[in-house]
Amino acid sequence: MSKRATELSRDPIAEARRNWERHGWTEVAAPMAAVTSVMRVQQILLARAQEVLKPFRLTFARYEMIALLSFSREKQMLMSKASALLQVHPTSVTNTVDRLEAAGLVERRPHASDRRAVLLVLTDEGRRVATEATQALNDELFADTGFEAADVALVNDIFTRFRARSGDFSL
Amino acid sequence: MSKRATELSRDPIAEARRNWERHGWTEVAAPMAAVTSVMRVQQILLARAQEVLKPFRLTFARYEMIALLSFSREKQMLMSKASALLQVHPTSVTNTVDRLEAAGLVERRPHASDRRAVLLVLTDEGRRVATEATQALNDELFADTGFEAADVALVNDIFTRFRARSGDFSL
DNA sequence: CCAATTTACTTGGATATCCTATAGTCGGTA
DNA sequence: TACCGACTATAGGATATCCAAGTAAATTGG
Repeated sequence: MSKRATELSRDPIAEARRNWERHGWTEVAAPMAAVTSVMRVQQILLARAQEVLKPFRLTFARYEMIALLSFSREKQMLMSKASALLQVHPTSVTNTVDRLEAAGLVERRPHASDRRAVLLVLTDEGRRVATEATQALNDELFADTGFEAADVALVNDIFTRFRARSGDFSL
Repeated sequence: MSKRATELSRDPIAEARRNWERHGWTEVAAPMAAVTSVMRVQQILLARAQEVLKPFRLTFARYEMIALLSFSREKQMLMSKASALLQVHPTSVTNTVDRLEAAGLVERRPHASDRRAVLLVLTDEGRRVATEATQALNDELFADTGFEAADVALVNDIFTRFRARSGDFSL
């Protein structure tokens, strides 16, 4: 997807870690490496997801939005709730919905009793694209992420505890 | 840092995973959750890093650039090499350097023998800011990431193998 | 030795994210 | 009831990232 295909001769994160240790920051060298590798792995996974979604003219942000709607019980949701569930800023939701609406995948509808609120509803086309894009992600990314099975379980466990501790949700 | 402070009553990633399982995608439910949690943990860590760097008028991207320069042996580097080491697109480096140059932290210098190339050099101010910002990140983020010590080791191990398998570097 | 290719960087355009500020609405309280 | 604070969404502005295309220079091949 990107021009960053250059394979390096050595692991730049391992080198950074050695730099930290060389400066005497031995205590924080490992956490520094962990944080940096989370950043890099996210970058790799995001690029792969975007690649899979490209034929559907979806970005990952847009996919997340229509997937959220397609899995919701009533197939509709307040923008404020979508913002909370996707954990993104309200203005980002506005932006994403603008584009999904322009693409004909989502509709904005007024809320029955609260004139401030906006209901998001998937169009038929939106529903179809959400289903197909999810299938593509399952087949082309999630079926073979590059993590070993045991590692998937560890990542889920470690990151769930981390997110809980960061205040993402109450246990 | 952001307005996403809303604590949810339930873990949205766990809910997504249940949705996947409910649809019969049991094989890919766990990897899907793992990929999604990498995205979310990166978002949390990036926000915390940006918060620490805010007093230095640095974004994380700019910090990474001046940190890279400050740890390099000759305190200077080709833009192309910085792009490869930071694993970002050359145009992103151009953008980052424009801003660092405007802030007086970095200088562009012509390469002695290759007139296409641009050498990046830290200014004295850039060197000072890099040192202080690194100290702040060590004290305020890396010293207490929110990962338990054993988890840090696991994350480093799992993600190093993942990155190697993704072609990030040769072992 | 010159043409074709590759490399290094920049420019312009798109998308996503955040923040600040604002308009309109809802609700509790004096 | 009238007001004021809180909530919902949007507009405008900043930053970061990517891609496509362009410029200039170095390298390679015939």
